[in-house]
Amino acid sequence: MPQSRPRIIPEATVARLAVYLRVLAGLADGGRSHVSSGELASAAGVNPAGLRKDLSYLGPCGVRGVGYSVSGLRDRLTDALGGERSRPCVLIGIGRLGSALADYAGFASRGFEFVGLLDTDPATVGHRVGGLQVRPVQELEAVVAETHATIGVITTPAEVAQSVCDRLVSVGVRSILNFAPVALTVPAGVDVRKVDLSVELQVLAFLDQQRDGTPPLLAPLRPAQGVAR
Amino acid sequence: MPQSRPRIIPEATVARLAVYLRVLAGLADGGRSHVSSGELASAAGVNPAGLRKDLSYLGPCGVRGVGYSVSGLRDRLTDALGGERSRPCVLIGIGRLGSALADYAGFASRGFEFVGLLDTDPATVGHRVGGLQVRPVQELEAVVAETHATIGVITTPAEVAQSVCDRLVSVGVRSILNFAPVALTVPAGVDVRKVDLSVELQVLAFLDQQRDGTPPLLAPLRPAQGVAR
DNA sequence: GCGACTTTGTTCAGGCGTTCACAAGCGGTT
DNA sequence: AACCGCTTGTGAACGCCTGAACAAAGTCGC
Repeated sequence: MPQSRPRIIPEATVARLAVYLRVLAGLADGGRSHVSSGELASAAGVNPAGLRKDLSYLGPCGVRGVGYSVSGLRDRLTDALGGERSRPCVLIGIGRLGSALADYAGFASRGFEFVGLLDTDPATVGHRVGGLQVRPVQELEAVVAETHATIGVITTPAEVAQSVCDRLVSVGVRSILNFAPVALTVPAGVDVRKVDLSVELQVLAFLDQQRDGTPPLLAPLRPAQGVAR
Repeated sequence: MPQSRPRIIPEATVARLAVYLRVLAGLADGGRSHVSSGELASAAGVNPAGLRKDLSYLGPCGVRGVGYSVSGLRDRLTDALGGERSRPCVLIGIGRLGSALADYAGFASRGFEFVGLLDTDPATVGHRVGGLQVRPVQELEAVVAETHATIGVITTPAEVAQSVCDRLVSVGVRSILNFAPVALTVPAGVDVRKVDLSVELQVLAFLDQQRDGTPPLLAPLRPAQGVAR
């Protein structure tokens, strides 16, 4: 029964596959030829059984009693995640964060290349950032058309993020990474991932407060304490 | 029955509460006094029923038939997420990303203040970034002690992230936001949140490929195709 | 003052993701 | 050639979160 891969891969698994791939790259550099699921899982910070389940979505790719071939697994993961072909990206909003992303080495090494940087501020337009010249945002459609960019990264202020998003979608960009603190509305068939930095900090603050504050709540020493009202 | 709040709030809910809080701030600036769950949910990009469930963890805070008081709900959310008190943070690794975070306005407006910037590079140490002078990473323990920082943000290269993390934990920091592409190991009682930018892009790339590639996979036209082997 | 409409708060079912535990399979050894 | 230990792959249970339907409750209009 040669059913190739009828299963669908959960998005949470996909995210972890990317992590495994990075760990494998490190192991390959270290000259390792084989890894066990336990070692790989510990390096990636996940449960070994979960890791095996994640990998099983790609079909059997290990050898029982031995483990996984580092190079073999790396190739298979690379393939599953979209191959090695370079993915052209456009970045809109060249502020501090945008500039940092524009020449973040971690992207280029994984096949993501910025082919267009756009901003509204005349003081920013024309500057070189990460080997690329910033162009006025009016040229967004032209840049996407001439570079065939497939991914758009939005690091604009929140107020203009939706309009930038709409323009990206209108010229065929179907993958958007949004750093602006707003919920973008997109038609079906377009994927948006949101990274919200202050939310991350706020969750940490909550957990911190909970650590200090919930012991009294979970195990109230004095029920009749001054919890007025 | 004056049971205060026996329930525990799921982490996913906490993250959304932070989003609601930001939306409410915008509504308050716009002069709105009341909102319905539907409107708030649409602005936050979530389901109305889910929003009401999220808010119900804080106890009843709306008025049936009317909606939620913007200022009242904002105060209650602010309180639930840790109050308005300023949270001192230290940032280790003042590269491009670190610099961008150091003077990201979105943090300060939510009560997160960087009180220490640290780096190893002598060329970076001493520079002013976001109104603060970068200090050598050797002084990490001293900086945490004198500023009483409770949150550590790591934007170093992956290789040194774990050692920086260990040092933060050793001086009492129990909340860590990690941008380095490694899984940090911490003792129980310490919370780590990880932001992995290239994973986000890789997930987008996968979804993009899946959109184009899976139709043949999900609905195989020819089961007996050349799936040799 | 009463009724009807609106909106919240809650309860219920469904799906998804994670975890544990076991059987299958391969290499090395005797 | 057969056995033993090790590791993968998978099946099932558990728990969490999400999405929808219903009841309570308050307000506005008459």
